[in-house]
Amino acid sequence: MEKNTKYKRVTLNEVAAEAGVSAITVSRTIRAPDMVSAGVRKKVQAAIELLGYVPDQAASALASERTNVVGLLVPSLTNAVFSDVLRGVYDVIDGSGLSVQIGNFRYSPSKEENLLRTFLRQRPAGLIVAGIDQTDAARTLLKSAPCPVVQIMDVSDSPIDLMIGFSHYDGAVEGTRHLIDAGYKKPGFLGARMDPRSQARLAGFTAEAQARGVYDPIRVITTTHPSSVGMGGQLLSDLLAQAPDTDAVFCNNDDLAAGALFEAERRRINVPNDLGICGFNDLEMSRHLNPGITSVATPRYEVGAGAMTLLRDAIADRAAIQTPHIRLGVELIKRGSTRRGYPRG
Amino acid sequence: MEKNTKYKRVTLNEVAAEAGVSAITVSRTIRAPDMVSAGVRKKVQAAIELLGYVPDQAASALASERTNVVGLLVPSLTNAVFSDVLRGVYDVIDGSGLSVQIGNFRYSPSKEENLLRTFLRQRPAGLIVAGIDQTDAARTLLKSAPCPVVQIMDVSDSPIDLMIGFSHYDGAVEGTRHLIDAGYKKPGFLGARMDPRSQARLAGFTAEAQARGVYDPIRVITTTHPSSVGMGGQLLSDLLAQAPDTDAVFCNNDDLAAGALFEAERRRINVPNDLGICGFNDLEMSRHLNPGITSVATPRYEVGAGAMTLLRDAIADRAAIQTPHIRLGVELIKRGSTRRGYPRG
DNA sequence: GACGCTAATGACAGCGCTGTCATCTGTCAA
DNA sequence: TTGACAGATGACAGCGCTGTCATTAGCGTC
Repeated sequence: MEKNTKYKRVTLNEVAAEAGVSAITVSRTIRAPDMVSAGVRKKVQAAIELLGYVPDQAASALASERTNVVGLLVPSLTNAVFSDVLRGVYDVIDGSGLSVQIGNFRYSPSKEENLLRTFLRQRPAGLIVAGIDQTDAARTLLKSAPCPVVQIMDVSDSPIDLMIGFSHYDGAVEGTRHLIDAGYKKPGFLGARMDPRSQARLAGFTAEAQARGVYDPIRVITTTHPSSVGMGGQLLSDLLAQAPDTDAVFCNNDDLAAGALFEAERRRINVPNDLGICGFNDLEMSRHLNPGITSVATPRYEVGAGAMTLLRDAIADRAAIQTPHIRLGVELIKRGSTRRGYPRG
Repeated sequence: MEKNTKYKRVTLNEVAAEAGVSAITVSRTIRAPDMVSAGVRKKVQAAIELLGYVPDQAASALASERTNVVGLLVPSLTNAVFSDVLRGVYDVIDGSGLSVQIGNFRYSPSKEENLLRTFLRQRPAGLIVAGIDQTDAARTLLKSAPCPVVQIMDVSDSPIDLMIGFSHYDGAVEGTRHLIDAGYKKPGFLGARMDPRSQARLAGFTAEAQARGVYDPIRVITTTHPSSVGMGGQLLSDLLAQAPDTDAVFCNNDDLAAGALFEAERRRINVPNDLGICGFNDLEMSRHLNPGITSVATPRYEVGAGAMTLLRDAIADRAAIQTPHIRLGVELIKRGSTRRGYPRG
């Protein structure tokens, strides 16, 4: 089990010699089996098997000027949101011959830029990037990228190339409207991380609350720390400390919402009667809590699957793409946490 | 913004011409700046900047026989467990010049094998694979891989190369022991997915319950469906339907445990007095529930960080690795869900 | 029976970089 | 002044594959 020692790679030429054909024929047998005769194909395949030939991707990429690697740039991997996106991506990519390389830029624009450069070094077949808020440098890199680029998870008027996402602003407006329509008079906002998409949700909350005359900045509690269940409890505590008469919270995401629910539970605050809670994303857990958490369901899986479909098609023929920019809808899922007058549980 | 059109790549030679030096000097300026004089370095860097030169990874890999890509094979990305591992991996890799490529084999051994082949094509600098239960073919591929290999998340007597993990069996034994020591007489087991590591946990539960004389197979409820909070509730329902006198559950993971807790809540079953619940993994959420869920904390971040450290060192010098096989401990975190006699909340 | 045609195969160059060795320059000690 | 030497730079080949031809064989047609 000697590792790291010089490893003799089996080359195309060796396979060719073994099979008694030329190297190019072996190459063709692998890439376009239809172009070689059945007899030769069989011989070559046997030789490949026998020698345990593994094609060299670097050489292939160098000679053909392309790879089958799709770069995927996301700000987080720890986040349930992006795992759903990934699931969609993987479902579509399966069997397409493409493979994904994930870059995790951890909400750092400079890291995003660096990762982008790293990806670009690798002649990617395509690129999927989260968000629409790339730095100018990153935008420039992407604009001149030698491959299709899909921006995901958000919508904008100035896409770099392809785009699929939904409006965080609209989702927040819808959730906030629901809280107000349900009779809550003093809604607050709990937000963590506050990346650009969180900011958009806050803007949506603010706009709707203002339009309905129930906006009060004292009820907006945000932190740049990451989201978590614990943080949800903390933020609710902070909010109640400075505005005890708050009767509802729109939470930036379901983790915060769950944390807020648990904190309310500990404080013996009745949800939904004394405190309404609305989350964002509609994670699996939310429907199973007591009460279930009302949440703005986002099409995360669809974004992932759609992005990969878009990319796959664009790699085949960019010009054939009919709808390069897709705006998906969000859906408010009403549950017990905002259903006033119903007993808890 | 023409995509997919022929893209003119800036080459080393063009940069060299611009800077008035030879190609190899440009190459050295990038890879080993110390070897070129300050004046030349400045000129070259300016030329790189001016032309927007991006090195070609494929050419570099072909010429140097190596890449800086580390392959990471995990069975799931949706799983909070693996996101913690990833966090550890990324923390160590940062600034090491290496980059990660993730393969998600979705608990499918055949997919794992295929991904492995895909990775191997790319001359990876190293490989991290989850689990110890590779197929024979995969094991063979890994054994002869031209790079260090780290198996993670489990321990075994026959490592392929490097290894870092913990014992799922021991963890389950500890959790089960705690339940019995806390006075529960009729403990059950809830398990979903039932991948090899889940099987090990079940084995630990079974062994300990048998040793203490409280084992009853009727209280073991498993499914091959994926784990989720909802599934936890479902499995508890199933368990109580066929063994209503069950007074505790050891759950395969914290999602199931949370689901069981919520289901108990709906059924007005008092946790911990009438039902003790112990989870596995100790996810962030568990400490914030009411009551908090007792759980076997697993060093997921440490596994990721440790694996990457091991790999980084092995890439530098495999022979210098002092402890190629690391067994980490797990820790039982006792919380309200098994603390009998304490009021709920 | 020579011609044109398609299918099958091969020869060759070169993708962009790096390993290796050669060359050149300037410095210092004898 | 000379030789030895280290530091800086360059020339060259070749990594393993694929694109682009060229070549050959096989076959039907008039």
